[in-house]
Amino acid sequence: MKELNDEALELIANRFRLLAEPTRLKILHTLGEDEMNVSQLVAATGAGQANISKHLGALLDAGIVSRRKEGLTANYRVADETIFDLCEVVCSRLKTQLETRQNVLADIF
Amino acid sequence: MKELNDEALELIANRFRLLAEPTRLKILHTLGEDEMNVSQLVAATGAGQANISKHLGALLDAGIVSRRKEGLTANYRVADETIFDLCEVVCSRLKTQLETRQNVLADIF
DNA sequence: AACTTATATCACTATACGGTAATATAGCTA
DNA sequence: TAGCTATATTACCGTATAGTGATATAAGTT
Repeated sequence: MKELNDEALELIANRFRLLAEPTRLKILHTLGEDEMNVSQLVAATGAGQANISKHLGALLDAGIVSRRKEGLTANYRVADETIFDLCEVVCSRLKTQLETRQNVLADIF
Repeated sequence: MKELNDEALELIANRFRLLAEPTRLKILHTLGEDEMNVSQLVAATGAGQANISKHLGALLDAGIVSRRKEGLTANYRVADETIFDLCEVVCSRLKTQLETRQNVLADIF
């Protein structure tokens, strides 16, 4: 592992921060492999329109989603598939962690 | 990919949030494979003692580090190696992203 | 042109959280 | 016991940001 200067740490932290909000995760998970417009995402997530637009803007700036304008609608799609890898790693880790705790209790009672 | 309820999203977001701060990333990167006590981490990172203690407490609660008390010192170690996998994925993604932008400029000038 | 629809942006509030100084606590030492 | 050292905790401040209502902008429709 190489040295990490403060600027690099900042970049990495920023990337993780984008995934550190339930609403943004919900957007990404709702998008999945498909393309969806803002209204569809608003309907699917139950969040406010301004809220979804703001989050999409942040994800777009980071290159995590792409945007395709078509008439009145703005269509978004996940552009960085590694996001799903990250979520997968976190998910399975959380699962094993919870299983371990469960077993700890099971051994006692 | 399964459905994700709001509670699960919260758990995943919380995990990412722990990695969304440069100081915590610095702690984890400084620890690496070794065991270090708080004073060593304070010296190595240049952060304040209270600050390091607080961050270590958060990482400990999440099970990302483990703690071994020995006399006066508290010795920490990374307990969840998947953290490094996550950082690796983010790092290489950022790298390719920057390379792509660099090439875009190179094609123009 | 007037109107409607879809999205983005602005202004604002509330909350969460990182950093820090001061203090508490626990274990070692003389 | 008194004092010293390492760490944890508390209280506080400042900042960042999620959410929201109102508004702006842009594109389609009549």
